[in-house]
Amino acid sequence: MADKRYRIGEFSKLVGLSTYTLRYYEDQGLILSQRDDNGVRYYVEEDIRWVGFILHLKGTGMQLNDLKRYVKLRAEGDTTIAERRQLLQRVKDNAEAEIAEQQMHLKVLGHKIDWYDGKTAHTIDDSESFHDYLQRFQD
Amino acid sequence: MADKRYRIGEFSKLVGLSTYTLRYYEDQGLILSQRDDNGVRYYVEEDIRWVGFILHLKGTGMQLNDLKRYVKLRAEGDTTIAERRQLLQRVKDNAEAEIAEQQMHLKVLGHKIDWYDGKTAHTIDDSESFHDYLQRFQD
DNA sequence: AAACACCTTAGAGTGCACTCTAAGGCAAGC
DNA sequence: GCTTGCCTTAGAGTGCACTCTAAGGTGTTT
Repeated sequence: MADKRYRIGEFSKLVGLSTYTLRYYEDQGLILSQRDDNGVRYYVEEDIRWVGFILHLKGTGMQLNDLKRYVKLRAEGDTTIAERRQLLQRVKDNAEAEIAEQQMHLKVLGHKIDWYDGKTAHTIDDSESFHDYLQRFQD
Repeated sequence: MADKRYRIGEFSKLVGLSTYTLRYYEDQGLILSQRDDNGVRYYVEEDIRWVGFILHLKGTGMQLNDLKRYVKLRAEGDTTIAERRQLLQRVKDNAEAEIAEQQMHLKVLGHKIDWYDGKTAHTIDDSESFHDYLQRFQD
């Protein structure tokens, strides 16, 4: 159970990445795989967690380049922990800034939808443009 | 003042899009421009607001295709308001879902950073893996 | 014996949204 | 009269992250 081996096809379904992508990531140094006596790749439980973690990082918007750098640092051992932390912090700050921006844009989009609703329900004067309407929400 | 004309170079700086992109957007039907007697493009105040609005939509992750469709509907007049509202609502829901997902990923990233800090400060046991550590936060 | 899942290297293709070049030309300002 | 800023069409190039094909191979299963 602890040493169940997954070949690439099975693993692919497990982690939700195509076999192409798995080989590509391995090529890029993001993933390691072991090989059986015939040279066929296999993965173990720990690899599922590792890919899962990578996907969390990717999901924050971290790019392959940074991911590669992170993995390289990791391979260099404990001396690079500070640098890794810093890299992740930068990624986190970036992601948070992007989200904040998106939310700002979403706010306007929300107002536009409300404006449509107001026009449809005639609770907003016909003569009021969206631009004028928006002014109401400038803090 | 109300009818100040901006040629593409000036307008470009004003809205933060390259002249290439402005012509591209016009090509794609997202922006309109007027022409002077020599056939030279010019924009007015209202165009600044329009581009601003487009950029808000883009900023939520709305793709050019949807943007084109939106603009096309707009050109068709008031009868398409319901459809436009629906399109924007879909874009909004999408964006919100994406943000929620990103925030979920960010949470893990945050835990990882905390884990590094714990390791560095020795407030997390040397033997505790990140995976084990993460379990603490499963709700 | 054929089908299936895997292996390799190398390179081409995809989708998106630009971004830029080429190669021609016009009009205004110094 | 030359530079600068603009115009056109058409098409090539960029960056990112895959995604797939080609063309060869091995080993297991039916």
